[in-house]
Amino acid sequence: MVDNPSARKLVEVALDEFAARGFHATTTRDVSTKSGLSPAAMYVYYSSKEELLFQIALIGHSAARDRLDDALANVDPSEGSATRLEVILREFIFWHAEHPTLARVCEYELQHLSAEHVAQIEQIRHDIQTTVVGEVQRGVESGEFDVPDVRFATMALTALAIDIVRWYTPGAGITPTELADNLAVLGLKMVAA
Amino acid sequence: MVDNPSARKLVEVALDEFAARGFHATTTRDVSTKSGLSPAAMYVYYSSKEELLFQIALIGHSAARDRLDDALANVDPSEGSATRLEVILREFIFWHAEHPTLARVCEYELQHLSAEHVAQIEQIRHDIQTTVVGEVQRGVESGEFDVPDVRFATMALTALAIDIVRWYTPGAGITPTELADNLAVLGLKMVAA
DNA sequence: GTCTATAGATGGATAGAC
DNA sequence: GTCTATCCATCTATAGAC
Repeated sequence: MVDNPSARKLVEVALDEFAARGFHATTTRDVSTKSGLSPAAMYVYYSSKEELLFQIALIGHSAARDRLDDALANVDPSEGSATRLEVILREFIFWHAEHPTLARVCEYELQHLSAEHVAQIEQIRHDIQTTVVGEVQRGVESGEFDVPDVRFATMALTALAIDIVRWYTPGAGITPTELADNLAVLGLKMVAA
Repeated sequence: MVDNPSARKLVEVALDEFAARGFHATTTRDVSTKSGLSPAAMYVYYSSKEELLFQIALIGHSAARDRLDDALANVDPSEGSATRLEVILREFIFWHAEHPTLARVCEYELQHLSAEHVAQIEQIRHDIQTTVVGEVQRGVESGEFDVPDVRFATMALTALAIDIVRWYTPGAGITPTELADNLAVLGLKMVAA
């Protein structure tokens, strides 16, 4: 992910701070100090605070996209849409619950990126959405699903996962796996024929 | 809501700014200037920026709670749980879509409140949650609904509404009414027996 | 109740030594 | 590559005149 130890530590600390306090409420001094470095050291690895946020957003979105793609690649293509969508939902929900700070920054702090950086992140988000939309569409065509609008249903499905990051922490009395299993079932009922 | 014209204008401007940029990225100078006042005038009506946020959170949460209660009071108690829950869901979703800036601040900016103010807001949120949980519970008891866990299902239902504020603006190609109607249907399918 | 002026503190980023 | 020192802008909040 990030090979240099200092650069990596800075990202890890910034991730925790951004998730806990928000981008604007986090100071570069705090990130550097909590990383065991001087306030100036951050600028050796990242040109600005915004660049640090961008790297985090890039790491998070790439990881989420790759996990979805990998999960789908490991499902027998002859499986029905319900199975394939369940795999996607579980993976998507699980990712948000397993990496709550990273997911939180990815879902809530993008407004603080520059226009150029936002565009790059939006491209990855578009890819992810296309993947989910494709599976819902397939299920509608096969008759397994019944929804009035595929994109609208996809929005509702992803909302189930995304809203997790507003409140979930690993010590919330339910494991990421349980959360993913139970929520995926509800999501499937939502689109079922 | 707020009777004094200047106090009201300050709240309105602050609401827009907090929703667009976040609490910490919004400056009191900006709020005052955009309200047609000097930077100092804000402190005549609000003791701090945090107090301004608290008043907004109070207005929003009280309004949401009252709308839910009113809507339920106008439903024939002999109606089935599906109808009653549909009314709640539509109202809750509609409120988030109709007041996207207010809802956004209420859902995403509470972390910037003082511990004391958070506690007051959490009380109202608790009341709202109790209302929704109650209707889901009734539907489970009557056999109209079938969910493994009432609180978990309630979390999923409210997530559908809350995640709207992350992306929705009135010019997004769908009206609040349409959004509420279509999303409430999906929510009902999620808990249906 | 609104203003101008400013205190007092903090934060992003840079300069230059080692 | 990391440091100390610091510039300079910005921000919350207050003082005191009108």
